[in-house]
Amino acid sequence: MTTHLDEYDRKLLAQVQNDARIPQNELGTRVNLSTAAVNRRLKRLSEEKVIERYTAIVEPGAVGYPLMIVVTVEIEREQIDLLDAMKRTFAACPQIQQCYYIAGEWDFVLVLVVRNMDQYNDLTRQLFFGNNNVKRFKTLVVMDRVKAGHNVPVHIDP
Amino acid sequence: MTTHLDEYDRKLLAQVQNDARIPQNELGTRVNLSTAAVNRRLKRLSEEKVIERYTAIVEPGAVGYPLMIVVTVEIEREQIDLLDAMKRTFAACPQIQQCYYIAGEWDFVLVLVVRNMDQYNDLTRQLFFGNNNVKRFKTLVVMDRVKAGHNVPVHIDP
DNA sequence: TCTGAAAATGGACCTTT
DNA sequence: AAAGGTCCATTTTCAGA
Repeated sequence: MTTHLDEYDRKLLAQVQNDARIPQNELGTRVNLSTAAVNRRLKRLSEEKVIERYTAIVEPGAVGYPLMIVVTVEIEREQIDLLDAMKRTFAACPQIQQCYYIAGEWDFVLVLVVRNMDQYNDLTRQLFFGNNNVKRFKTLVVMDRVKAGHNVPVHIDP
Repeated sequence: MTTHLDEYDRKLLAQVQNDARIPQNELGTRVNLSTAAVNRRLKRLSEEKVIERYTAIVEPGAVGYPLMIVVTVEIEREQIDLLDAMKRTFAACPQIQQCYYIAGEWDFVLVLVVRNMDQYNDLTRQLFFGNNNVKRFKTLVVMDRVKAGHNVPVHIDP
C-alpha cells in the first residue's frame, strides 16, 4: 500500500487534476510549500503511481467524433478465457474510451465515441453481432455530456 | 467550426493524449517538426479548445476511493428547470466523475467512485431517494476497470 | 529551504510557399 | 497570408548542498 498521503499531497492532487500545467512554483504558493518540495512530492506521487499519468483531454467533436454512446452488454457464459478475450477486444477498440466489467444484470458497460450512427452500426456488427458470446446489448445515446473526467475527490471528509 | 486539422495536428494529439509530459522537442522529432512549430500548434489547439485541458489521472484506490459504480437513473418528468437543477446537482457531486444525459429507457448514466458501500448508500439517499424527481435507479458495481480514459481516435480512417 | 545548472517553453525574426 | 525554421530570452524543473 501507498505511504499515507498528507494534506499537502491531497491539495496538490486536487490542483493537478484540475490543471496539470500549473507550474510548480505557483502550486507552491497555492498550497504553501517551496517549489522544491512540490517537485519532490509530485515526483514521488508519480513514482508510487498515485498519479497514473498525465494526459490531454481532447474534445471529441473537434476531431470528428461528435457522438458518444454508452452500451451495456450481457454475455452468454462467464468462462474465464472467453471473458479475457472479450476484455482484450474491447480494450483494443480505439473508439471505446472506457470498459468496465460489472456485477449484476449486465456484464459490461462501455463508453465509446463514434463519427456517426453508421460507424456505430459497423462497430455493433464487429463487437456484438459478430461475437457469439454476446447475448444482448443495449444502446444509450448520449445527448449531453454533463460532466466528464476522472477526477477523484482527495479530501478527507466528504 | 474548427480550422481543419492536418496530419501533424492529429499526430500531436495522439501523442499528448498518451502522455502530456513529453517535451516539445521530443514531440518534434516524433512528428517531424521543429520545437517551435510544435509549440505553436499545441498553443493553437488549446486556444481552439480542441485540447480542452491537461490533467493528471489519479489512481482512485491510492487516495481511498477503491469502489467504482455505474448508475443509471430514470426521472419522473423532463421539465427543463428540473432537468437543469439535476444536472447541476450531479455535476457538483465530487464523487461523480462522469454524468451523461441520455435518450431512451434511462435518462442519466453516472460513473462514480466511493470509499465503500456505506458511502454509496449515503449518496443514494442524497441524490436519489432525497430527490422526488428520481423515479428509479439501477446500481452496477464495477469489478474490473478494463479500460479507462478519454482518448479519442484522431486518425483519418478507422 | 536555498541555489544554480540544465531543460523546456515560447516569442522575435527571417525564409519559404 | 500562413506556416516552418533558427535563435535567444525567460521560465520551469529538479538535484545537491
